[in-house]
Amino acid sequence: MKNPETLGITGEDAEDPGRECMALAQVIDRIGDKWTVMVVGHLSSGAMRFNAIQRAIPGISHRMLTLTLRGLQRDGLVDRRSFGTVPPRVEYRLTALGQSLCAPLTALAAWASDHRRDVETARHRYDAGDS
Amino acid sequence: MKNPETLGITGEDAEDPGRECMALAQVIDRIGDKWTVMVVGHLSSGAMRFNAIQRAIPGISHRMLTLTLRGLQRDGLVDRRSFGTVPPRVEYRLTALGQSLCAPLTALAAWASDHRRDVETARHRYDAGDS
DNA sequence: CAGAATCCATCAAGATACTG
DNA sequence: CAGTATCTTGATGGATTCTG
Repeated sequence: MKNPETLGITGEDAEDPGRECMALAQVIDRIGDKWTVMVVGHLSSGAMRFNAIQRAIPGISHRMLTLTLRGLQRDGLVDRRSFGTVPPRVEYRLTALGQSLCAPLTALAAWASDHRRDVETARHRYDAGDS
Repeated sequence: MKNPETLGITGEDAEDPGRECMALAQVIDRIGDKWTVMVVGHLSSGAMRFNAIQRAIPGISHRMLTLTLRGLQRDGLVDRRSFGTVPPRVEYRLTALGQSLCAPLTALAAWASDHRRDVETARHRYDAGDS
């Protein structure tokens, strides 16, 4: 007798709430880190070169950008296009699959900006020791 | 001249794509781990006791469940209700804020199940060395 | 049952330097 | 410019033990 507002996360019968959770957990494990979502976010407005991305994302190290892009590329979310020039020129862009991920991510970003305050105040109250 | 499909992640003018990305990155940093999303997912169908949650989530350690719940509680997403009985009985449930997070998470879960195959095949192709 | 505390292995990520 | 390789450290998470 779950209330209708409990969200469809539990699937059709709510007999196995873990089902959808597992699927979600899998995605989160791959795209659920700071750098990955930031890279996807920036690429959502068009193709970018390696150093352009790095400049756009404050604090990301050379190495982490490489690894993040590699992971996204592996999962088919990002397409790497290398022009055979010298000095090298490599562009990264979202694939169709990558673009399709932007919609849910945008929803999450919207939630973030809508509730940022709520979370902050909750945290302050918690930290204030108000059990 | 971004194409309209590039998603609103960039905000109104696309002048600062990093803006929304930062917000998203912040949320991801807090809820973007396996255990957190699984706990939220399970609590979305109602209140649960500590051990019930642990049983529901295969592989989570006692310790990690504690930490995860503590974090969610701190952020105001989960409400901890302790009955003063002995042996102790503690129930966790989503707050209104926590419930509001379920919608975007569900969207992500939907994307996950829709594109799980695509990601897997992309990965196999990548691992096959097909540059 | 719920949870705090300690210990410990592992891994992720930064810094740095080198290559094509 | 784009990418690789190596090193080192600090955080993370698991196992275990103890308490109210």
